[in-house]
Parts: sequence; structure tokens; C-alpha cells
Amino acid sequence: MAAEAARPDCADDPAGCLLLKLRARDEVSPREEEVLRDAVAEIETFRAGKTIIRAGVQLNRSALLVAGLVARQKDLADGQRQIMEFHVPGDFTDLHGFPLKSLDHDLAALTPATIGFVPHAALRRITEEEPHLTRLLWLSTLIDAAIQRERILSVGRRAALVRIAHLLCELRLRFELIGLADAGGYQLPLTQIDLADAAGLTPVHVNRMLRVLRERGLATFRGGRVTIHDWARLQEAAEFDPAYLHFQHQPR
Amino acid sequence: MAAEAARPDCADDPAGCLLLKLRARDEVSPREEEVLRDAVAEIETFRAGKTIIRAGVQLNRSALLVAGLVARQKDLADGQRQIMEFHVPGDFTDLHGFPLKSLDHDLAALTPATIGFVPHAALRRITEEEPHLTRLLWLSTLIDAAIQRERILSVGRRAALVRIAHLLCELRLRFELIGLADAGGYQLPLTQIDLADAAGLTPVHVNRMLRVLRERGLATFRGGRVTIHDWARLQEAAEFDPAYLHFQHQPR
DNA sequence: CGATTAATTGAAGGAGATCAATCCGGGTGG
DNA sequence: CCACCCGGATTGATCTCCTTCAATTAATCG
Repeated sequence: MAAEAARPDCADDPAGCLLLKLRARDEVSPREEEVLRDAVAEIETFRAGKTIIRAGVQLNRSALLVAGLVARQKDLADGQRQIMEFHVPGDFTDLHGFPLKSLDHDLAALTPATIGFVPHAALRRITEEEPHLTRLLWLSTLIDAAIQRERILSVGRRAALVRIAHLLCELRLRFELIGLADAGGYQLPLTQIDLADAAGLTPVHVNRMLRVLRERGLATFRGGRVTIHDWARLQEAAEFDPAYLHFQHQPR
Repeated sequence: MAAEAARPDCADDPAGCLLLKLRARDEVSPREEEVLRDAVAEIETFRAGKTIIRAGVQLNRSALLVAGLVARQKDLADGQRQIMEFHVPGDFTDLHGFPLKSLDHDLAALTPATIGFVPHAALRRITEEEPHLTRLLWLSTLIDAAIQRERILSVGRRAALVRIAHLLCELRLRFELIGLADAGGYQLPLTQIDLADAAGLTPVHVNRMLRVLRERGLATFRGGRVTIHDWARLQEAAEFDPAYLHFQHQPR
């Protein structure tokens, strides 16, 4: 029914991954689940490289990533790109656009992507009738913000090798939560250019750092897949502490 | 009544600056204003350098900055510090802590600071009874997120001089909104070390970049004050576009 | 008015950028 | 089915922006 986009996912079920993410943080009642599922009005697919939402455009619906990989990114006049966050299936990627009414950055498909759109009218109704669900949606935007803060720290103060390792650790946990990581690693169909633009480095230097990670037996990024060889030492090299992902399950 | 902290501000009136900020983005009804004012339960003052909220601590109230300057910051094991955002009076600095229940970073007073605390119970009541005000509070957390995204871009891709200039531009507009900037500039009682930790640079290099800005006749940072000599050219040097501050007044 | 912290300036070093060339894999058209 | 093409991956050589180290000056404060 829903157009297939990328790879085996919690696709088909537009709100499935989102519910996994929310339920990792708090209870979601069957009624709330139903409200959420009903809120997804249309499903669209985007080719890799397409811009899903452009900065500054007035919005009346928000995009929920169902399958594929998407990035929040800004471009500078000289053509440089900075990726603020990678999004994995289940991320309510521009829920930010609901209170903000327009985004300050682009939302771009890095792989073929399936997007579910939720009209702002439906979100507004949720804020009026479902206070707990509202808090959970609010929460999900703030977890994005937390991930972005960790990016500031990485880009601002961590050495190149640490940045890359940290990114690989973060993505592993985020994929794991939605059942898209196995023991050995996870699919990550990105280019080294994408990684560079997220890490604030050049592709050349990312390549060298990936080589170091490989040679040290920590992790391999190749053919759109991250293979983790030594999770403990990778986390150590990344100075990785997952606290910022706010995985605690508690009443919100 | 309220203990005075730093300098002439919209102090005295704990929710005053916050209302200025919200009303720049949407209408706030008298009733909503009252609810907001009533929500501020206690007022405390902090010395410069004190940590107001520590990362990871379970929270049951949120901090609203009434007067002074505050930073969201993270520290690395080797002692490096990264400031994710400077906060000006009226910023509901850890409203994030309401859905999140704990912060992933520290909140530290950079100057003597006056903080109003809002119990989470009061915020919860707002989410249950005041959907529009809820959306405005949600919005305010997302404007913080937008400011932090712009920081990612600065730290990730902009040259040192541009970063510093950009920071000075941003703070000018944010101070202006709450009436704390005059034609010539604004008070900014920070050290060059603070600026360095926000810009992801060393204090030495910040010093050199400030000198360049001064010598080019763009702006001077000295004695805790930013004097702007040529606003147009400063913005140009900063590649500054204020869109990310979401100043549009519209229904949310 | 010492003592401590921040600001300033110079000199040298290094992490990452830039420039450039080659390799590789997959798509594509003849 | 293969030659070609093209974007990404890889590697080397060089350069540069910012860091690091160090020393001096200025400002702030008990």
C-alpha cells in the first residue's frame, strides 16, 4: 500500500518507528497511538538528493520519516554544507515546523525516503485534546535538540577521529532503538561526503580517519554499512556517553 | 522584593522579558500572561561562575532567566568547555528540562544572575488547560534549538572571524528584542574565554579576531560592552541572516 | 597594594585543508 | 557483453589557519 522506498524497515506502518521511539521514553496509551496513526494524512516518496522541505517556506504540515535517511542541513554562500542532524526512520523530522511555522534549514533526502505528512491542523487538535501526547511530541523535538547540542560539542571541541567515532556510536544506538541494527553493525547508506558535512571536516580527512578506525580494529564503514569490531573500544575512542539521547523511560 | 542581581533589566518583573519575546512571535492574551506570571514560584540569585542546573540531575522545576547572563555548556574530560548557547534575560533557559526531566548539559551563570523557577506541576497544568500558551512555550524551546543549529553551522563551517562577528550580530538582535541594546551597541559582560568556548576557538585566537573587527571599524568588544561601529558591514562580514531567530509575528 | 585573572602580542608547531592524481564500482548505451 | 563514464573512495604532497607555548601588560579585587 504505502510506496516502498529504501530497504526493509518498519515501513508499511507509518507511525510504527515513531511509537517505538516514544515508548522507549514513556507510556503511550492505545488511544494516543490511534490518534497518532490517524494524524498521518499522506505518504510521499522522495528520490535521494531531493529537498523535502526548504528553509523559510511557510508550512501547514509536518514530515515524519518512515523509511530512508534524511538530513537537516544548511548551505553557505560559498557552497559549503553543514549537516546538523541525520534522521532515521521514526524521527518526526520537522515537527519543529509546527510551532515555528517555517524551518531555518533544509530537510534533504540522503537516500530514497518515504515521508508521512501530518497536517498542522491535526497537531493543533492534539495540543488541544491530548496534553500527554503533546508533551511526548514536544519531548521528541527536544531530543533532536539534544542530539544537535552534542553535535556542537563534537564540531567545536573534539578531534576529527573522535568526531567520526562519536557519530558512528550515536547512529548505532538510534538504529538499534528502531530495530535496524544487528550485533555486527548497521546499514548506513551515506557517502563519506555526507559524514564530512556532518562532522565539519573535508571528505579527504574523513577518509583518513575512517582508515584509522579500521586499522585500529574499531569499526569499518564501507559499502553503505558500518561494521563494529570492538564496541567497547569504539565508545572509548569516541568519548561516547549516551546520556544525551535521553533513553530513560519515565512519566513525562 | 526580588533580589537584584546584575544591572538595570526588565528584572523586578520576572516574566516581563519572556512576554516581550513571546509577543514578538504571537499574541499573548491577558489571561495567558496571568497564568505565566503566576507560574513563577521562587526567585533565586546565583553568583557568577555558579552552576544553576547540573547535567543529569532529575528536575521538578524549570529556570527562567530574569537578569544576568547564563550559558548552556558541556565539559569534556580533558577540561575543554563548549558553550552551546548564551542566554539573555527572558530566556526560559531550561524549559527543555520539563519534557526531558533532566538536562544533558550544565546551565551556568556567567554573570550574577537572577532566576525565576517554575514548578513542573505548573507547566503540566498549562499543557492541560492552555493549549495555545503550551504551543508558545514549545515554540520558545524550538527557537533555542534554532539558535543552537546556527551555532553548529558557525563552528562547523565558518572561519574564525566570521564566527565571532556572527555571534556579536546575534546577541545584538536578541538584546534589542528585550530592550537591552541601544543604537551604539550593548552590554556583554563576558570574557574572551567565554566567547572562545562558544565559538569553538582558543581565547588567543578570539583576541586576534576581535582586534581585526576593531581595526576594520566593524565592532569593538571591550570592558564588557560591544560597540558596533558599522552594523551593515558587520552583518556582511558575519554572513548574518537573522531568519533563524524566527522573529515573525503570526498565529502559532 | 600585592595577587590573581584576563587581555594582548610574538613565535613556532600541528591538525586538518587544499590540491592533485589514481583507483574503484556500478550504471549505461552501443 | 563490454567499453565507457562518472561519482565516490583513496592516497600523497603541500599549505594554512588556528593552536600551543610563552611572556608581558592591564585590570580587578580582597
